[in-house]
Amino acid sequence: MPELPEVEVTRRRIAPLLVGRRIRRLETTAPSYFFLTQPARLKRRLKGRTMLRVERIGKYLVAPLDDGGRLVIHLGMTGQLFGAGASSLRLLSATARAALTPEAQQGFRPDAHTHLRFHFDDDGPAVFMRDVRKFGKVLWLAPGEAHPRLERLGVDALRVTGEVLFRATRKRDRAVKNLLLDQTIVSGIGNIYADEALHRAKLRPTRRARRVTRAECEELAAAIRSVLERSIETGGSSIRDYVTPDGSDGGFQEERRVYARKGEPCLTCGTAVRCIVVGQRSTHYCTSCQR
DNA sequence: ACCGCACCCTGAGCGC
DNA sequence: TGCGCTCAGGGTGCGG
Repeated sequence: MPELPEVEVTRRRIAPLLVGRRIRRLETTAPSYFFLTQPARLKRRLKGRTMLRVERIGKYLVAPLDDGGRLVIHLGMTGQLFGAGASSLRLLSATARAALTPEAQQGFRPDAHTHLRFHFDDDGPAVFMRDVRKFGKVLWLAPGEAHPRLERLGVDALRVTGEVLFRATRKRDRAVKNLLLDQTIVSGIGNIYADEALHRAKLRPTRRARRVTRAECEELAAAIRSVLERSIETGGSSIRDYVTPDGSDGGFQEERRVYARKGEPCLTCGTAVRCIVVGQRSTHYCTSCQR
């Protein structure tokens, strides 16, 4: 679901609701693989703590705590982080909403998929984390504790350079799109922005990495940075489940050029956008513009 | 090093 | 209406 822009927009909008507020109590759902730190331990570690800031590392949100520990959250495919004031209109599925009375649709009522519920000493709005598919993750790190998932991440996609891509692509036989999705090389790019960046850089997703020239690496890096920055400006892509922390939609889906536009005309040349499978992911590109 | 696959889940959309 | 199927912004771990 969320890639770098969606995680970054979430970070910016949820930070004011989290930072500096002492956590009185954390409620969770039952233990599941969603919890890399078990619920009971998580509750103990967070009770009475205050988040100092909310940072983003790749697609992870990391909040340093006032005791030196860190709370780490990954949104997975369907993760949503939002304040209690958010409208349930977009947070819940259409079927779930249909079961609600009009009054109940106004504010969000935690449901079975609401895995984290932060309550604060100030009695202000609670903060919820909801994840229907539970592909997201939450964990607590002790002061100074490292975590392999974070340690392995490559350069942040907002700061990727042609040089980084050039070095990573040499002698690699894999499709350039697969390389972009590899978080250990560049972190933050997912299926939407890989396709969008490759279209803007006029590169075919299946091109072997080592066949990408130096100049093309520069163009690709620039395309990655600009498409991500533009998406952040517009609030991210709300194509399926993503909503911002206030429950509203992002706007970047209106600016997509290829992703989920199979059969529709390329906005550059009019050729029908083609959809193939690369690395087990649906992949959209223009057979004419992208070589 | 890299590919394909199974797996972790739930829900929407579609054809029949 | 309902069933069965496919698909989905994520990532890990395995065998080959």
